[in-house]
Amino acid sequence: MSQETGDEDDFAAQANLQAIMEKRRRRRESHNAVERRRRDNINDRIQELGTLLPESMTAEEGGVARLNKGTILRKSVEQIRMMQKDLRDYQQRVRELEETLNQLNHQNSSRRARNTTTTTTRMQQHV
Amino acid sequence: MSQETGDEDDFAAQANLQAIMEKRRRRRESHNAVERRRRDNINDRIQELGTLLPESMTAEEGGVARLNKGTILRKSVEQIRMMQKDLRDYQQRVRELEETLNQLNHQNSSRRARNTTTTTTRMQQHV
DNA sequence: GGGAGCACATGAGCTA
DNA sequence: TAGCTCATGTGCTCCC
Repeated sequence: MSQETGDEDDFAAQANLQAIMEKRRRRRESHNAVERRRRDNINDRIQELGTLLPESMTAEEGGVARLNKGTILRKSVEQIRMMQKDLRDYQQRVRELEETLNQLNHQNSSRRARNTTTTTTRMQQHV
Repeated sequence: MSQETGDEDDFAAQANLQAIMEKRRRRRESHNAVERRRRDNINDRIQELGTLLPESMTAEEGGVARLNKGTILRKSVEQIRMMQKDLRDYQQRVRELEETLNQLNHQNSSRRARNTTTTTTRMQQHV
């Protein structure tokens, strides 16, 4: 083997290696960027959840509430559970009131025009 | 300087290095464990939020809903906003119904005993 | 000095 | 193969 051939091989191998490394670097950086966008999205959502928390939850006794990711998520779970219960209670209360109203209207229907709506409330149920 | 002194210094330096490395390794592993616990906690909360989503949100048209962290958090924000609106609507509806009932009771109060409660509903407001 | 929270880069795994 | 999500380890920064 001549020395020249060896050098050529070396050059070729070197160039090949450089190309591979370049490609790898490109892919790595692209991957990093995508991953960062994903992280930012998740963090933004968590932060948004934090802004949706009621005062009663964000206010900690003594001073400023420490709103790290864990507590934001924990309180959000708690809040959703409470709101679900509140919605059920309201729904029940509305049912009772409508029932009473219907009975009253029925009693008065003999000689008096209906003066209130008797429609049954049907609201969204985002529970 | 004697050779013995040099060796002793080497040994001492070596031992010192080992101790430092050991300490560093310990701290690193401890930190890793703590960090893993923190991550697990956050992930568990997100997963819990996922289970609290209503069917209408988890069911995607066409097939299985892809519930990755981002979508869980996005839908949770959406859900909380909807529930807050629903709660306001219910509150308003209850107010209206109670108002109507009070008026009716007043009209009939001349010769008829009150047959319904006139108490005003005051429910929790976890918004 | 040590614990807690966070952002980051990176490799592994899944799906079109 | 390319793109996306995820878990992990690690360094940095506060705060005790």
